[in-house]
Formats: sequence, structure tokens, C-alpha cells
Amino acid sequence: MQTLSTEDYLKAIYHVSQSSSGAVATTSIAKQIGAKPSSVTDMFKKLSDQNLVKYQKYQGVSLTNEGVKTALRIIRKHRLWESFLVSHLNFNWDEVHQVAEQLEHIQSEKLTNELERFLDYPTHDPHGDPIPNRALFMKTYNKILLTELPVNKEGVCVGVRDNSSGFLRYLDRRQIGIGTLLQVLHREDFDESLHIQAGKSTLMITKKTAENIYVKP
Amino acid sequence: MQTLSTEDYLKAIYHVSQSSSGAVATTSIAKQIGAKPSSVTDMFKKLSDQNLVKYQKYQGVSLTNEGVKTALRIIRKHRLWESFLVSHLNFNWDEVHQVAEQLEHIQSEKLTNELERFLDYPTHDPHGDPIPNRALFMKTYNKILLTELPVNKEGVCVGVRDNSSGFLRYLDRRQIGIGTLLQVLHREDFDESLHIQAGKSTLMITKKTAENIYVKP
DNA sequence: TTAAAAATTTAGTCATACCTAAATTTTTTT
DNA sequence: AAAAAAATTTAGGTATGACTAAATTTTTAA
Ligand SMILES: [Mn+2]
Ligand SMILES: [Mn+2]
Ligand SMILES: [Mn+2]
Ligand SMILES: [Mn+2]
Repeated sequence: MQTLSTEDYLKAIYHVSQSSSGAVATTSIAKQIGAKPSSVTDMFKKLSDQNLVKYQKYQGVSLTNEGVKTALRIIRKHRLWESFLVSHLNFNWDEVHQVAEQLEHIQSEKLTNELERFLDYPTHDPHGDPIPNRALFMKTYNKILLTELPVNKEGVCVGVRDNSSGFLRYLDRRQIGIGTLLQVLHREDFDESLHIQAGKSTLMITKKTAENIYVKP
Repeated sequence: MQTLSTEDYLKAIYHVSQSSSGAVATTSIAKQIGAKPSSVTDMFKKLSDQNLVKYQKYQGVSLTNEGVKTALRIIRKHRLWESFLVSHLNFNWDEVHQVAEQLEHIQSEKLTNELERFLDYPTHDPHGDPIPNRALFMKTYNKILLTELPVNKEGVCVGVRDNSSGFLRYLDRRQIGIGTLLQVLHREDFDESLHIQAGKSTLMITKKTAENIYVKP
């Protein structure tokens, strides 16, 4: 049985390892967790003792099979709770993260599975991220960044790369959300900004915004 | 902001102080929490430093106003979560305690208040215990033990004194639950057992059982 | 290919929340 | 009113999970 802290580390290692190749570096986890590198080293040793990561001094860590499973169990709970908060408790998608960060540590298989049933087996959370099922399997569809969508081709917004409250509220104001139909009308060479069609309105967004929005063509 | 541990202590102190008069003794909390008396003394000092209890060496503790409020906030969350687990997640009333013991520590006022709204402002939890409202006020009706119900007078089961899984499942088997109409048909002098009418069936229960059932006449 | 910079680990602390064993205080019994 | 028993506190210790400062290793740059 894991502590709250080891669970957060495993999750952080999983996330970092998804978005980069090779072993996960001490500093990257320190940034993610908000702790000093020396504290991360301590934890790497503990996780290694429990066979949840493979750790070589100065070379970073990689999750073992057991480590991946543990991480996915936490992610499953995190995303189910986020879904619940949005669908039944009037939370906006930018408010759920902090609370789900706590709820993901509640230990009760029955609770998790009943919550999943109550929500009718959702496949994606409010941010468009896939929810691992009971067997910890999640289907990911091939999504691309809005910057990579060819001009005039339509795509549906299926996710965001930046989950920060600031970005999510910005999208709210622009009326862009999961499911919004998007189309790049024009790509401005000068500053790489995009004129897009978002639902029924046309608007201009910067490159920085576009590269934080995932679409399915 | 409290830690998980201090919250459990405050709750324990509140519960013990409700069921006995005067200051709360070290040993009683040690039993409730499942820790050694020396650990309890340590915690009493910490709580006293935070002005959540009044503590006099060798004389036990009593909650301050702030301590009572903190305890009631935890109890409010505990009972709301228990209600949710039973009403929406197919938990039986004997299974909820252990999970609510964890959920009660989640920190989010919005979560608590939205959960309360979602459950339609319940006044009592699955065990018949009153749920403090947002202002931490709870209405308690005057209930008596089944042992004190006069023979042939009807009463409704409104609570239990023993919340253990064993007792609750025993009541399930006897088809006694919150809301069940009860009537004492005969009081056996010899062994103090009771013949009772419970809903549509008549059955015999021991004194020990009867003194763990609350009824409203 | 050495020197500088960056990353990482080690050594030594600290706070929380437990514990055991011993000392002290209070309560009960004789 | 002592003596014995029970309750409580103190002293000293452990594990977790964080920290700072210093040492070491790896990477990058001159
Ligand atoms: Mn977390
Ligand atoms: Mn999410
Ligand atoms: Mn608890
Ligand atoms: Mn209850």
C-alpha cells in the first residue's frame, strides 16, 4: 500500500515519461512535484526499494510494470473524480484539478468502480484525457495539435496540452471547449497567428494557444 | 489548516465529549483513535498550542469554540459522504464508515456544499445521525433507546448506538433499519430479552441489542 | 581535452506522528 | 492516611518526507 506522497511521485514519473523518451530525470520530477532535487533523490531510492521504478544513480528512473500499474490506478481515480465534479457538482473544468489531486488518493476499489458505473463508464475526463478502465486499459485516438491541422480542414477539439486554470478560462471566454468544431481559415506567416473558425464564430489565436489545443481531424 | 491526524483527534474528542460529561480523558481518546496514551498526550499539546482544546496536565481536554467548529466541519463531511455512498454508489450502511473516514479530510468548501446540494440537503446520514448544515447547525430530535420504549407503544427506528459492521449486518438480517416501525410486545423478566414487532414480523432480541437501537416514540 | 556549468547525490536538520520504558500524578482501596 | 493501582506524562527513539549546504558526477563549452 502506497502513501499519498509515493502515489504523487509515481504519477509524475508516468506523465513525464509519456512526454519524453528515455529515463526520467530528477529535475523534471522536482519541477512537477514542487520539491527540491535532493528530496526527489530520496524518493527515487524509496520507490526503487519497492520495485516500482528502476533507478541508476545520476541516470534517472523508469517505471517498472508494477509502477506503471500503480500510476494508472491513480490516474484512473483522478480522471473519474474530475468527471464527477464537472458532471454532477457544477465544477468548471478549470476548478477540478486541485480537488481531484486529493480525491485520487482515496483507497477503496469498490468506490472507484461504483463511481465509474454511476458516471456510466466515461472514456475521457473533462480535459479530454482518456480514463483507464478497470483493467487499466485506455484507448487513445490519434490527435494532433491545432498547429498541425492543414488549412481549411475541419477538426474537433478533443483535448488540451496546458491544463492550467488560466488557459482553460481563456478558452472558455473564446467559447472553445472539448467537442468544438475547429477549422484553420488562414495561417499568418508574419507572426504565425491563426484565423480560425470555432463553432459559429471566427477568431484569431496565437501560435502559443494553437499548440496547446488537440484536435481530431 | 489542519492535518489529517489533528482532524481525527478533534472528531474523537467531540464524540467522546458528547457521550460523557466533563473533560475528555487521555485514555478514552487513545482507545478511540487506536494510539498509545503517550501519543495522545503529544497531540493534546499540539491542539492546545493551536487553541483548539483547553488542556490541563493530568486533567484531560475540552474543545474550544474553534475546536468544536472544526470537529463539526469534519463530521459534516463524513456524514454527507456516507449518505452519498449509500444513496448513489450502492454501498450498504455497514461499508461506508472506512471510506468516509478518508473522504472527510478532503479540503474544498465548494465540494462539500455542492455535494450537499446534489444530495438535496439531507438532514441525517445512513445511520440516523444528524448532518450539520452549512452553518454547522444540526437538529436532533429526542430519541430514546428501545429498552426505554414502554410496552405496546410504537416507535420508529431512528438510529443506532453501535455502528460496527457486525451489529449493522445483524440488523439487516433481522430486517431492522432506519425507519422500521418497532413495538415492544413483551419484556421477559428472566433474561431481559424483548419480544418485538419489527415491520411485519415478530422476533426476539436481547437486551444488548435493544440498548443499541434508538427509537422515536 | 580540459575547464566551467549543470545536474545529481550525500550529509546533516527539522517537523509530524507514532512508539516503548520510566517517572510522575491522581485515584482507589485498604 | 498510607499503600496500591490506574492514569498520565516525560524522555528518548523510529520512519516519513521535506529542507539546505556541500560534495560528486555528468554534460556542455571553450
Ligand atoms: Mn495527489
Ligand atoms: Mn484531467
Ligand atoms: Mn478520518
Ligand atoms: Mn454515520
